[in-house]
Amino acid sequence: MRIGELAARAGTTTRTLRYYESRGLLPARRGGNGYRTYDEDDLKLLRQIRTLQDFGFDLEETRPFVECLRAGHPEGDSCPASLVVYRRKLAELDTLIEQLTSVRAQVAAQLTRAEAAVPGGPEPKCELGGHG
Amino acid sequence: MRIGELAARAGTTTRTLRYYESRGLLPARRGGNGYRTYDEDDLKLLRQIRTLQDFGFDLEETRPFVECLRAGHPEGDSCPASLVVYRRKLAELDTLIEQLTSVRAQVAAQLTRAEAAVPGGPEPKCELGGHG
DNA sequence: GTAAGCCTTGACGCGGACGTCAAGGCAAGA
DNA sequence: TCTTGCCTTGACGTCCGCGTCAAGGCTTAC
Repeated sequence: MRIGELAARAGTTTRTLRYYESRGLLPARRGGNGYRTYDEDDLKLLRQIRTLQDFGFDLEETRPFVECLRAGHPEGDSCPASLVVYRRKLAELDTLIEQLTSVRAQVAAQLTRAEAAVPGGPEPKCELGGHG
Repeated sequence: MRIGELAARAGTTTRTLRYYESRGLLPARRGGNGYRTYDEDDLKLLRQIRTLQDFGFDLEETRPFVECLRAGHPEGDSCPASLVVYRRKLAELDTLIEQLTSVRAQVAAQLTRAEAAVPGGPEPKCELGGHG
């Protein structure tokens, strides 16, 4: 299959596939006319990349998974190198979520504090004495 | 005070201050020699910007806070427009944290599944039959 | 033969918040 | 006077994953 079809079947664009090739992540064979040619295995590799990208993995981080599949393993994460990436990503996510949660709490505190001093801010929610 | 001193006192760089000025966020008066001149109020504005930046606010999102201070209010969040930004940011943070938590769970599940099939991966933690 | 629709490479654009370099002006100390 | 260290503007570089032309070639349908 050619680049347009592969892109369509993976729900991405030809530009993206050329970009992956430029990064050495998804090289393509060439037909006699210079057109890129792909097969079903390439589709599988591409889907692996896309899934990880959707999870927020950097492109480089998908490489072990791709190489794992290309080595003949049934899944991209059937290799130790892929598991290392998983674990690192989990740690990164934990750190990030922790930071964001901390920031959220601080912003919420600031908001609460500020609302108590701004006209039209507080808007008592369920106390007596108001119909509008 | 001049740009270098202000930058140092706020823990940032002169480049950053010039950038803020180029965005109209922190304009500076000029001395007879063309040098930028700042006062203590500018330091307060700058600290407000930096605090919000550290929270992950976009530069544009700090503008209401800066204008609030410049309007003479005691705090950058003493104005309704600032509270609107706070609330929007809280919503963004909630969405983001939720997404990241979801991704974390999915990655953790993949890791668990994959570990059960890779040599050297599982490493039973507390079951019988292993001292090394 | 020609228009449509695919493909090719090359190269610039984007967003955000600056970093970094270049070329030069101004002020103060030895 | 010369050096040092601050300051000025201008402009390109960074990171990342592409989007978006531009100019042209191949193939197929009519």
